[in-house]
Amino acid sequence: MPNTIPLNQEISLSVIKTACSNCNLRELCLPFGLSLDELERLDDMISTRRRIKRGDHLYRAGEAFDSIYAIRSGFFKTDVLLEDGRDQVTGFQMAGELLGLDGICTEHHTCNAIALEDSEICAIPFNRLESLSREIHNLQHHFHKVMSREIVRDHGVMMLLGTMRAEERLAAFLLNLSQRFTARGFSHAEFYLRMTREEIGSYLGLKLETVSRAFSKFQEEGYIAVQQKHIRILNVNGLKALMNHRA
Amino acid sequence: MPNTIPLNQEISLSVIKTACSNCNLRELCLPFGLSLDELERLDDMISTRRRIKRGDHLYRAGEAFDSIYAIRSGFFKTDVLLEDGRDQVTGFQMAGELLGLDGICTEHHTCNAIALEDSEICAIPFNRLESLSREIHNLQHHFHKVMSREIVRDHGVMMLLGTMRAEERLAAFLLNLSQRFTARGFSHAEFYLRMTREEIGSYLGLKLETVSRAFSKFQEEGYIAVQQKHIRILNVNGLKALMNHRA
DNA sequence: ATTTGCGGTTGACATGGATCAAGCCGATGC
DNA sequence: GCATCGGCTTGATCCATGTCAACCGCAAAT
Repeated sequence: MPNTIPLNQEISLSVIKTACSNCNLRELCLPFGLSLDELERLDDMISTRRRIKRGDHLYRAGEAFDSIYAIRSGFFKTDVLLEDGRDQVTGFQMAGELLGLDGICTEHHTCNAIALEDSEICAIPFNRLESLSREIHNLQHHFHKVMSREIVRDHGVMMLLGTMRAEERLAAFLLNLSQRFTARGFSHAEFYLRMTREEIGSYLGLKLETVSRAFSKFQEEGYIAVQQKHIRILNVNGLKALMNHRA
Repeated sequence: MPNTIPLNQEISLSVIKTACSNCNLRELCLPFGLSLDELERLDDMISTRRRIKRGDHLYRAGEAFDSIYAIRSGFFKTDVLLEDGRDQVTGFQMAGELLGLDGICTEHHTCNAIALEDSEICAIPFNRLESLSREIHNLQHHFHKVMSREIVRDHGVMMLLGTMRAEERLAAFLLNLSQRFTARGFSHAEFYLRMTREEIGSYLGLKLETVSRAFSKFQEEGYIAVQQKHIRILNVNGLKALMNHRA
C-alpha cells in the first residue's frame, strides 16, 4: 500500500503521483530507455490510471480490446477457460509488467486478468501507442522487445510443462518469482505468495495436493521454509540443482 | 541460389518468382492488408531469399539475431535445449508463418529452427522492418497482430500441456494441423506429417510410444486412417468431441 | 466464544503414461 | 536379392501424479 511515491506539496499531487516520469518502475516497464522528453509524451498518452480491487477483473476473455495495461502496483493472474470448464492460469504478473498483449491479434481479449491483491494499473490506449511508437524509435523497439520477451517466457513455460516433473516445476517457479522480486528491489529470499496452491497448480499443470506435497518436501530437505503463503528460500543452489537434476 | 536479385535481363523472371507481390501466401504472411505500393516497398527490403535443406538449421539458439524469417515454402520445427540435455519442440511452422520473433528481446535467438523438409525462406532484416513499419501503418499493425497471435498460440499450447490428457492433446494437434493446411488451400482431411512421432511427442509433452498408441486408438475408433506419416481424417467431429470430453 | 468456511496438509489408493523390450516395415545401400 | 537402419508399433510392467478423503488452522461472521 505505500507503493506510490509520497506527496510533496499539495500541488501537482495527482500528476506527480501517477506520471511515468516519477514511477520507480519506469526502468522495468514500457518507458525503459526513453529520454525525459519522450517520457513526457508517453505520460500524456496514459490518461487513465485505475485501481483494481483484489478479486476483480481487469478484463475478461471476449471483451473488446483497446488498451494494454501496465501494472503500477499489485499482482495479477491471467487465465483461460475452455468450454468444458477446464481452465488454466497462463501467467502471474507483477508491478512493471504489461497485461493485454494477447488482445491485439483479434481485437478481443483472449484471457481473463484478475487482481490477486489490490492493484493499480495504467491503461495505454493501443492505437495511440502505435502512433507514438511510429515517432519514438526507442519506444517502438522496446515494445517489440517486450512482446518478444513474452513469447520467450511462454516457451519457458512450455518447456516446464512438457519436460519437467512436479518438483522441478515448483523449483523453477519459486526461482522465477524470487528473481522477479529481486528485480523490483524486494528480498530474493523471502516473500509472500499472492496466489493459492490451486492457482500455482493450475499454472504448473499440477493438482494442488501435488503442489502442497512438493512444498513440504522442499521444507524437509531444508531448501525452503514455508508457512502457508510465506516463503523463505534457504538454499537457492539446492533448488537450482533440483531443476537440472534429470538427464 | 536464386536468392539475390538478378542483374538485368533474365531478371524479372526470378524477381517475379520471389517477390511478395507475386507470392500466393501474401494474405497469410506479413504483407497482409498492404496496398500494391506498400507491397513494393516491403519487397525492396527483403533482399535475401534462401533455400534450407531438410535437416538444416535456419538459425541456432545463441546466434545473434538480426532478421526474422517468413517461410515461403516448406516446413520447420523450433526447439529449445536445456543444459541437462532435455529439449522440447516449441512449435511447427508452415508456409506463410514467421520464424525468429523470439530473438528480438535479447538480440539473440533463443531456440533452434530446423527445416523438416526442403524449404525456402525470406529473410527480413529486423531494423529495416522497424523503420518501414514506422512509415507504413498497416505493416506496423499487422506485425503487432502477428506477434500477439504467437502469444495466444503459446497460451493454447500451455492449456494443452497443462490440462489435457494424451489423446486430447493429439486430437487437438491434428485438428490444428488440418485447419492450417486448409487455410493454405490443401485438403483438410488428408495430409502427410512432416515430423516424427518423437517430435510430435516432444511438442505435446508425451513419449513417442504414447503418441503411437494414441494414433492406433484413433484408427480403431474410426476417427482417422494412419499409415506412417500419411493421415486421413475420417471423423472430424469425433476428434472434436474427444477434445472436449472432460469436465 | 462459537460456528463456518476456505485454504492447506497429509494419507491411502488408483491410474495414465513412462519405461523397457521385442519385433515390424519400408527405404537405402551393397 | 539381402542386410541394415531408422522410424514405428505393440506388449508388459512400473511409477509419478491424480483422486478421494480426513483433518487442521486461521479468519470472518454471528
